[in-house]
Amino acid sequence: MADKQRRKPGETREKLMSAALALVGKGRHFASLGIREVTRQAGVVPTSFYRHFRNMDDLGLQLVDELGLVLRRMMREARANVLQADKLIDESVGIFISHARNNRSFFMFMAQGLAGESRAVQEGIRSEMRYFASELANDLRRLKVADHLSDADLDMTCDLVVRSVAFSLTDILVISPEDEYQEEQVRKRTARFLQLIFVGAAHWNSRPE
Amino acid sequence: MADKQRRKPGETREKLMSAALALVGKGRHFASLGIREVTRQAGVVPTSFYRHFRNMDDLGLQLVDELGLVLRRMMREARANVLQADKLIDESVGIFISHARNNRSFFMFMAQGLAGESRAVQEGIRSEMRYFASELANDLRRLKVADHLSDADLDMTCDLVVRSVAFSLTDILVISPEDEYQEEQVRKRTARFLQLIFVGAAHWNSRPE
DNA sequence: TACTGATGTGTACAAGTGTTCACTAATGTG
DNA sequence: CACATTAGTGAACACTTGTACACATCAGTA
Repeated sequence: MADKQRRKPGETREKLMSAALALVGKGRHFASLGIREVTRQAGVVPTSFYRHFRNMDDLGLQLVDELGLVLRRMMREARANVLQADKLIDESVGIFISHARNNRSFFMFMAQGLAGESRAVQEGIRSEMRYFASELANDLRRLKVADHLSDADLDMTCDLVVRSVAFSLTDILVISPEDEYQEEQVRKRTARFLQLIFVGAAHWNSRPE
Repeated sequence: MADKQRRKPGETREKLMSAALALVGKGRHFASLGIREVTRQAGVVPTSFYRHFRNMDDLGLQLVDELGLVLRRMMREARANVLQADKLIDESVGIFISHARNNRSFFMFMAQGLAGESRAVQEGIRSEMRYFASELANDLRRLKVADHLSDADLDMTCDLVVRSVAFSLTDILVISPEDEYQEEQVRKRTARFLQLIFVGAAHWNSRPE
């Protein structure tokens, strides 16, 4: 009666990861999810879980990898759309927020994982953020903005930028996805944060340590 | 045999809250704690839980209140010790980090709660942060630094400062409490973030929106 | 074709879960 | 002192949980 075989290789694996993500998207915290709960949501028998993951932490780690792909896609889109340097901040923040809206569960998972239960997941997400910050620094170097900054200072600036944007996640994710007014407020505030940071960076030489 | 009566009123209540906090301090996530687990850690029978809390979310909310007290104590200490404005940042960051060390579990709970499961806890912590930021703005007004900033811009600056410091929590809490070198690194980095922000604020008028 | 490995299913079990209930003892109030 | 309130206890409930085992089915390969 019911197909006992997979349609495609890794199909169940994806179903399980999507199921966990869906539960997170519904407001649950990843740390509170159980194997049975996830398999139930995925429409799969509990035993199947072990065919793909050793435990929930393992699943979390693989979610981090997928999160990395999402972030890279976002970065690529930003690079393609942000052409003139003067609109850099507004455009980038806009892209970030639209991605956060379209991949709500992923970004919720990211926000949770930063202070999550699994040390490995935590480190994975922090590593993604570091990578993101260093890529941002490279882009800024290429664009020749902030040429007066030393490499270390530029890295620090980008680190702060990425952190500020990441913190905005907690703003976006508490407002309902349809509340466009609130979303616009967050967008504006985040952009002003970044402007403030870049103004600081522009005058940073005046306070060289 | 065993005392069936409380020694002091609210003793068990405190034991339960401390127990939850202790588990969080051991690396567990608050969202994954169960009633039985907490009562076990507190050395109390499960039924006792309901004498003081309706559920775990309720306990979380009351922890937020206590967290508020911790933060206020920290603020008071900062106000007492930060006298000359030129050492403001370094001293404040130092006080923050020493408090984070001495109340590790509390700050872990805070970091977790920002993206936690309970909407109420989340909102409670965000509210504490807002309060903290507005108090900081008042202090800066009193100190007459940043007189050129409008009220709104000063509020924004302080908001960003508080966020940046809060994000540093995720740095502090992953390093082991004894690792003084790493702690020093975080201290320095956080201080430089704030310096960068204040340099930005100092020149903010040059980009009035 | 026969074998092997990967992926799926159903059953089972011991342990842990939240919550209710009836009971007991100390405390504060009239 | 009598009495209502509060805060503690233990036993019991109906579920849920993680995990193990035996088995079934397909894909690929020799």
